[in-house]
Amino acid sequence: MQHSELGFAPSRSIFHTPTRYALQVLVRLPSDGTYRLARCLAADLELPGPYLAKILQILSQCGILESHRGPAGGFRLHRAPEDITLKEVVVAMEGPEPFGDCLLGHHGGKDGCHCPIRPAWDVLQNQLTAFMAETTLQDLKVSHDLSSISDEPDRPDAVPV
Amino acid sequence: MQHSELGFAPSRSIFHTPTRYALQVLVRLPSDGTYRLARCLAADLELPGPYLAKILQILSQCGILESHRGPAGGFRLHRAPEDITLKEVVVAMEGPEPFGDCLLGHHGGKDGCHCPIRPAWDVLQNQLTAFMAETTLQDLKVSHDLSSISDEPDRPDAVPV
DNA sequence: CTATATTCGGATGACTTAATCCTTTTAATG
DNA sequence: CATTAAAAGGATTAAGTCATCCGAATATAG
Repeated sequence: MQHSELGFAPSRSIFHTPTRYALQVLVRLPSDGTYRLARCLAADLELPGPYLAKILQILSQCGILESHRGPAGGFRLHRAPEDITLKEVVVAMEGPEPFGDCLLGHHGGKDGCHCPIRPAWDVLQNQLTAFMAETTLQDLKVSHDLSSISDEPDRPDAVPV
Repeated sequence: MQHSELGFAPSRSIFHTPTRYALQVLVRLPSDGTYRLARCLAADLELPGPYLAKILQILSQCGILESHRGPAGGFRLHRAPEDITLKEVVVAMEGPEPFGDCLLGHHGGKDGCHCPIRPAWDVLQNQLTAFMAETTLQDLKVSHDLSSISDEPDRPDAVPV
């Protein structure tokens, strides 16, 4: 099975970049109640700093994270990891229809689309959604015993001479 | 479940635009052996003409379509609709890993990624792939008795006055 | 109350994907 | 053989997503 390029790079995930970043952070965020700096989170996971900051803001507005300004501020989980589902995170980042309403891109809502792939796609979509709804951050953490990100308060970017 | 915007519009499908356009055309292309003009295909489905032309070229190079130049030329299916699978089309347009190798975007191939969602995602991914591999263009046509695109040779864009 | 450290929010820039335009090549027809 | 009609292919533009920058707001500490 050959494939021909049209101009876009191979997609790394069915989710958009902000969603992937969000999940990467949430899965490794410790649940000990301490606030973590956006800057340090980004550094530890090697993600673009200012961009991740914006994503953390969104997660705060959606009630998934809790933010605190000023010195000793930062971000932490707003609820226990077992109370935050994968689905909730994805919906927060991608919107209410994370997989689009139609595989072929037809619009017109649930009813308006007469596309032939629709019935089969709905089945698969429901399986995806169900999986995401029953999987929590805690599940993800435990399943592979993820190491939480480091505890160091801050490294002042060690400017040499 | 609230969701916050970050700058991108709600995705209409998990596939890229060219893939959706390709499927839309293929599903409605008649299998009577006649060549159809890129221009007319685009007009009938209300898709951007020159862009669709490029996509048709790719499908030709992959052996899904057959093209013929000059007058009375155009595009037609290279094989019977029951011999062209959904998977083949998607792979042709999206590359060998249509869903990305990892939900969180980790790279490192099948083994290098220790992401906690991996096992469950692999299961779902296999279901998606299996569905696409066993679904042919013919299945899609029959399931909803799609009307093939019109037979008119060409309309010269009827410039009034 | 001042200084400092952080999130917040808007404006801007860079890069990727979508789409167009124009020239060349190929084939059919008179 | 000239004309015409179509796909093929490259260069260019437009739109969308990703990412950065900077000023404002807010909270802590001295």
